Amino acid sequence: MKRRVTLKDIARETGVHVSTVSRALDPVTRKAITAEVAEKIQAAAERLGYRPNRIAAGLRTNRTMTVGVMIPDITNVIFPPILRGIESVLEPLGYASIIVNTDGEKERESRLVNVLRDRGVDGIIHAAATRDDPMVARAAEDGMPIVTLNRRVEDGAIPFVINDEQSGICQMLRHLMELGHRSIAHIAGPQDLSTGQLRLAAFRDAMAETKLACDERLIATATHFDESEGARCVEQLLASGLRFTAVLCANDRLALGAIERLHEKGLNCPADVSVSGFNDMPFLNLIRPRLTTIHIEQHGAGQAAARLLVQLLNDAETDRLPTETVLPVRLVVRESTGPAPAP
Amino acid sequence: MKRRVTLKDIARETGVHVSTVSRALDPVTRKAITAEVAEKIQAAAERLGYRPNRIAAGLRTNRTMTVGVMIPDITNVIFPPILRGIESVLEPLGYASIIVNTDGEKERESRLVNVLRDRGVDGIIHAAATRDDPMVARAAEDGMPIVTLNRRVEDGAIPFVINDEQSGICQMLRHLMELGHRSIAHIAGPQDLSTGQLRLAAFRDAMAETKLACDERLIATATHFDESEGARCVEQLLASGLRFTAVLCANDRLALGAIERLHEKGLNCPADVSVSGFNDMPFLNLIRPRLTTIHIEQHGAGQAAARLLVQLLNDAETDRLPTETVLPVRLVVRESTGPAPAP
DNA sequence: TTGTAGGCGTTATCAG
DNA sequence: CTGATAACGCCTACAA
Repeated sequence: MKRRVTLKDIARETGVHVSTVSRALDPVTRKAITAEVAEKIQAAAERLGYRPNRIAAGLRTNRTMTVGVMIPDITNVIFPPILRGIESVLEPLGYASIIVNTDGEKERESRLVNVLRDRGVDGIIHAAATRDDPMVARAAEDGMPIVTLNRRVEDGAIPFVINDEQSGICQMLRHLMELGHRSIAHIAGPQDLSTGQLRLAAFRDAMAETKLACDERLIATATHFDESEGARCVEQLLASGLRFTAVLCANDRLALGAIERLHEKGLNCPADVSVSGFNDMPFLNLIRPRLTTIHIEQHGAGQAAARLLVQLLNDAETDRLPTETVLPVRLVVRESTGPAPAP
Repeated sequence: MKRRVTLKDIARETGVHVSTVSRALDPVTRKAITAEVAEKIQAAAERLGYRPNRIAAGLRTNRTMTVGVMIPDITNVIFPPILRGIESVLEPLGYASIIVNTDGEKERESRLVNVLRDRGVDGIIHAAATRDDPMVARAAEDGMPIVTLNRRVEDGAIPFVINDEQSGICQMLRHLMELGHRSIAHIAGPQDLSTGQLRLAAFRDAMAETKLACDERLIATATHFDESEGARCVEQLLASGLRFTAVLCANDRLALGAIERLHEKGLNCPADVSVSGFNDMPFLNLIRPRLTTIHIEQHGAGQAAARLLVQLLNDAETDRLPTETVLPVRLVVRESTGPAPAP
């Protein structure tokens, strides 16, 4: 293992003191150094192949230029674009990120928060927050800059970036009604996640506004945002014996699972039942029937969260910062929704 | 920002010297300490909420317990499972990983290698290696432990983990022949990537063995492993005017693109043309027609690479280590391949 | 403008 | 078994 070139090496090489070298190599302190000397030092640094040791600098300055990113599960296709969004703003600024998967397990989540703290991350982007998490709240209280993404934790004033769930649900409901649907079921997401909760609340509100009776029995609540729960919930709705011509699902995976199960039961989508999703995850255009859904800015959400965190990291006065950012959403009509069948 | 508890705080609290505290808290050096004292120290550590500062430790020991993971693009669904595989072995061992996306750009790749070196990663898992990369080779020469995954770099003795490309291509070709296909085209991957190259070579070899004439004009080479190149290549094959009843593609995305374009041209898959992929990426079972492909152990490959790297990190004698690991693959027959149509 | 010195939190090496 | 001391590489008052 070849030894790394350090400031000391350059100092020896150029005959000046380490501190001078340090200054010459830092663009902001360089101006306090004779141009000539500075150039000589830079040349030597280049020649020797000097690379600053961020670990040492981090120990000294208490800034590692590293941020932690917590997500439920990287194999969930919704997250990679978000990560690229985060990276796109953080990387140019010299930050690296440590990504951890919580698998939606609270215990794991708490443990990982500590892992990140131990590693001295400058801040955390938390895209896997449950509505209440003591460790996260504690970390925030201890002064760790934290931003949540897609989710929000209830107590505490942790800034967050979310999508306009309300508007999304509204747009979708309007779309279904324009197609003539009047009996509309909802497959709600897990209620311990803010998205699940917000979308359900939005559904109830929107239904109320339409003056359609919102039959509570036409709401099935999933325990996870996945296909099997979508299947289970639609089956539960079917079992209720109540008639419905459309199912508005709290996310795409629930919708996919629902469509599959409907198909197994001999019900065609969208001819017999229209089904809609939420998120517009990648690959949806390859899957038949192509799912009507609400598009959210995945990459943009990552960027927004990262920018917010960077502000938190730099500004001493964390007071006057947008504590909540709501990103716009957009209805994407594809093939899984169609005219309501005649009664 | 609440100040962190350090060894010094515990020392003050318990009235012993920092070095004693350090020893008492390290499971391996603890045995050299009076049980009584050790317990007192541990209790104090617990009470004060001590968390070791890995940065400081890293500076001292030259081990950051961090590894770099380089991939082309996290939004490519093939990579998340690999990352989970890596994490599954690294995390329990106390390692964290810094993931970077090269986007297949050589310049970016080189830069990122340096980013990782600057951060003092203990080693690198490189799943985005081009067949030759000077920076990677140089890092390896400088003593940075590196393992490549899915790809291999040509010169240098960098250990690698790959899939059994040869066997996969063979199995697929046999499958197609059993279905009666005799005119089989190949959409090859980029030749600057080892997978592209190995799979093309395997195709040629396998064709030679079957004693079927391997018409070079029935081989189209993609510049990228993506859908649009699959579409372009199949169109090129069509344009040649040569008859073919099956297209063996170097990966799933090329196959998906090819099927789509065939469909646009009025050719049905598999009725008119059979198409096969390679990789068995996630979601394939949701996409119609369900693609026949070669399954590779994505999660397992990540694990294998991580284990290999850990060995490199621990064993002084890096000599007697498996320099190449070849993972088994498996034919998965679904719907995109069928009997050859009558001539 | 440049050098000096001290310290960030740990761990390794000596003594005692 | 425990304490003292130095060092890892860098940054930053403060002094010159």
